[in-house]
Amino acid sequence: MKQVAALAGVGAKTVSRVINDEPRVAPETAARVWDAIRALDYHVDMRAGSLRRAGGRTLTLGLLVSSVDNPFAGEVHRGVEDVARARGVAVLAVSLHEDPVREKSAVEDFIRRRLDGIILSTTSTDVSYLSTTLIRGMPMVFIDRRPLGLSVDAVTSDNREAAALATRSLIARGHRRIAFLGERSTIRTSAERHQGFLDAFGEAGVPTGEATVIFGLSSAREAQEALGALLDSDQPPTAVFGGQNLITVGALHALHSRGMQHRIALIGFDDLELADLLDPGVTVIRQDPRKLGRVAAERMFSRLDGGVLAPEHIIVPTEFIERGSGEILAPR
Amino acid sequence: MKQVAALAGVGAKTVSRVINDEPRVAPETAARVWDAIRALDYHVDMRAGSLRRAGGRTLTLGLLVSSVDNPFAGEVHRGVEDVARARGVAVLAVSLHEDPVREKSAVEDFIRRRLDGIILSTTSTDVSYLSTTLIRGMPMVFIDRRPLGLSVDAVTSDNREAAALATRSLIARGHRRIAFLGERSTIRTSAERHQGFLDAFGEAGVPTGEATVIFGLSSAREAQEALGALLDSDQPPTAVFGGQNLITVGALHALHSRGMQHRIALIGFDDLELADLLDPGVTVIRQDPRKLGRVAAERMFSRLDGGVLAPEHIIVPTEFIERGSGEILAPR
DNA sequence: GTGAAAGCGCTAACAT
DNA sequence: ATGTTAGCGCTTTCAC
Repeated sequence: MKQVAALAGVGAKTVSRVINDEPRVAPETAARVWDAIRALDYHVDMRAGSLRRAGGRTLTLGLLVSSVDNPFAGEVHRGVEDVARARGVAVLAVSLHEDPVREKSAVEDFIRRRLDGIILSTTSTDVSYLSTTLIRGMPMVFIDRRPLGLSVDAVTSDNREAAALATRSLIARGHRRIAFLGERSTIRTSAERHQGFLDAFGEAGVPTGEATVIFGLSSAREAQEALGALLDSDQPPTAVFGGQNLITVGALHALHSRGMQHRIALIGFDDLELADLLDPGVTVIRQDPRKLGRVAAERMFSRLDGGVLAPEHIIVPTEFIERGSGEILAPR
Repeated sequence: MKQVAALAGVGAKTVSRVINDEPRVAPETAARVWDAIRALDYHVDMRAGSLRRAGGRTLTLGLLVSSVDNPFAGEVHRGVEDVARARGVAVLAVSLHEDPVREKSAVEDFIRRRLDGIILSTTSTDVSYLSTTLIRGMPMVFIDRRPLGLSVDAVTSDNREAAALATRSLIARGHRRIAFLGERSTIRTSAERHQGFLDAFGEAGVPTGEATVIFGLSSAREAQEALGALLDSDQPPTAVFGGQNLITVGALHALHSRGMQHRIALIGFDDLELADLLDPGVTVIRQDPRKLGRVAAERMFSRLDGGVLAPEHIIVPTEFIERGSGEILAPR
């Protein structure tokens, strides 16, 4: 910057004014400065700017997701990015792989980088460690999973109701031996979907005794093996509820590899690419992850724009898409 | 930091030493400093550190991909992240949506942020604007697509050979009216795969007159419509080559919606989730995007570690997976 | 309309 | 083993 100033024959402050197009610069001075900038191929150093500037914005948002290669997370990321990009803000995404230790260290890294805010899908049961972060003034918006015991902004799907709706439809088709396949039960969405699953039994006055609930599945392969064992048992389920995208993929593999996809009902949480082309088509509860991301980012910017807002829980509706696999009747 | 120093009764530099655990600090002094750090919930400001420190590393890598919600890009991102994370480096991913203007402005943003290096899948035909970036000393590794006219590191698949192999297998099964569906022909991978497609005809001594080549498809929907029009024409193709993951998805929809999936052969570039569960299974050329990301990141760190390396083109092999759709014979 | 001085929070270089 | 001074590249403040 000093070089640019020297070449243009002005002071450093004038270069700064030109770059940030502040008013009160003579047009011809500005032109000379631009010439020098081009001649020297100069680009401001944002680190220095954000260090000195009041407010100290880094124009960067942190995003914590399960994994950047999970399609659900990819869509969320896209939604956040679309909104952030329009404001010249970049997104630093980090994969947690459902590890609370990584979560904590990622948040600390974000603090050291002085990011403007954090959008996170927490994997921890106890997020109390975040309260100090909040106090430090770093805005946070939770996405997909609402934390327990912290009054904060959250943008989620209507997990419990959607799971209840799907389960109700299975029960109405005569299913009782329904297998619920979920992630760790400490993951909020997993617990809520399970709760919805139970709700449907309760409403219908059907005992849950014949249902099987499996938690702790963290990959398609694990889900495939878990369901495979059930299917090969004496009392295989007549219907399956896939608690999340990867789990449903695993369940599909277990069913298809046994040729059971037309006999055993399946409903999955999250839509899947090509789900409509399988035979039978896969019935799903479709979330709108991109919208979750967009809404969370918008909320974040409302806060950053200085709104003093009470914490809010925003719910993005899901869609129940019947394609065939969920409409298979229980054998009588 | 000053507050921490005051509370611990030491100078600022000592706090700095403790944080960066430099040697020559008395254990008990360090303990006092740590106590103060915890008491004040202090976290260093990386911006200031990287501004002052020799070398000025920001511990951040830039990643330019087609779109963060594309599964291929997600896998690449994951590969880069895995390697970067092990070194405490974060990844700033930006979606280009195949727009050269965005590419240029994203690179400029990366320069302003003083990122340590850029891993990019370029969408531009002319990357000469990057030569000044290189001169500024920002290391770059190209991934997936090798740029023309710039001698740089690149990590790609063996696009041409893989496409030739697949096309050869279609020709051997009697197909002549093969439809090649690709992205814009200015995208390097698209051009290379097309070249491989032509190579196979050449080797076999088969004229390409009956083949149809369509470029410029940029979404599954566009691919579906383009193939749909071909299928509904007088001379529909007997086989289809899907030039990329989204295109293959669109092609599958076009075929299945017409019930033609068992009559018309299909081979896709890129594997798809659930491709093995469709009927027929989808034959694909599987790239290893995560490995592309890992290798590119490793190359990047070799440069950052000070290696003075000649630009290299690293090729990650693909795998031809026959699942049924590609083995359909041409009608005689 | 422009520039000089001070300082953002940290670390390099040199004390001691 | 620790502290002091200077300065990274910018923007704020204030003077002209």
